[in-house]
Amino acid sequence: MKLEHELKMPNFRSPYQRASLNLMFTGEWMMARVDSLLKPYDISSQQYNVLRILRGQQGKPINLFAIQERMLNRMSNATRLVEKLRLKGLVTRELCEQNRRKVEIAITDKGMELLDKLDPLMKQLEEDTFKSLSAEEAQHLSDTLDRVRE
Amino acid sequence: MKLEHELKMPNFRSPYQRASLNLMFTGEWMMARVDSLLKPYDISSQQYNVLRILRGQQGKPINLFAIQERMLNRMSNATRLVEKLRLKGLVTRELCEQNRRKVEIAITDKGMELLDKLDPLMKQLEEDTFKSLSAEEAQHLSDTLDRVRE
DNA sequence: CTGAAAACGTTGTATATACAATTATTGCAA
DNA sequence: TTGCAATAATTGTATATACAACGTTTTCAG
Repeated sequence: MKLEHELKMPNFRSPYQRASLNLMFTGEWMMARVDSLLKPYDISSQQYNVLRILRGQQGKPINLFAIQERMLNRMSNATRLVEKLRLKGLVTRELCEQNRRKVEIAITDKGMELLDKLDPLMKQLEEDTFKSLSAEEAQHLSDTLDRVRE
Repeated sequence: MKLEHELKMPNFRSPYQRASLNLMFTGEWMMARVDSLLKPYDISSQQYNVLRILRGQQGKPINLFAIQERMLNRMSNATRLVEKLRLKGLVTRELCEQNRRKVEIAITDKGMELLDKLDPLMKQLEEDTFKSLSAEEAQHLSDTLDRVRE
């Protein structure tokens, strides 16, 4: 739906203002879709994202700083996010013996099972979301967003 | 910068996954830029957005429900957001006599002055953000985002 | 009329976020 | 070797967000 209609704004100051508002609005919209898919499984999109990062490590643990670097929202608090996942039994935390400043986080079997269960749902959501775009158009959208962030 | 590099993910499952993460990431990124521009003026991007909505009314007051409909993030709480703006003297609140369920909100002179001061900064930010896109490309990006949201 | 439903806003609560301050550990220059 | 800077994580706090529950006021069917 056109942003003009969505926000009930008859017109924008410039195509740049329109793009700027559209980026923020559509980002929130996407995040809300993901959150609502995850809701029945009791994790937020940020928590899901951290699990995905840990799975990407194929078993190698990773410290909190590195998790933060890979998060969609850098400002959120990796310590507290991971602690919540630990309480749910989805990750483990261990002090790194080589460098005792670090804490190593790894995904548990239970965490892996949850991700495996969520994979097809997330894939479906992505396909639904971009159903009106071809793979090339989706790729081009990403390339444009990459250019926007320099 | 390429999302692969930004999130340190060597590859994505599909162009749709890439686009989905990119949308959420770039939306957050844009919001953070706006927030950091507004920070010295002590308002959040949501609060700014509400002021912009009120200015768009050219003096006509508008009720809380209509504000909520026009917000970038519908889930945030219009009552409390507006109350914060009122405490700063940027908006007024008045019970609607015709329909006492409604509360009419309007921007004050002080609110207008703030927006006037912020206008050139926001315009500059938008131009900086999209400096690598032509007006046509920015327009096309918006059109694509509109299509994604159906 | 009258009572149920709808419209509009407020409040409560748990959780998340932004950001600064603090602690602990390590590396390294003088 | 010592002590300062850098690295890594934790904690504190104020504010924001998501969502549900509640309270008024209005509307409208019967």
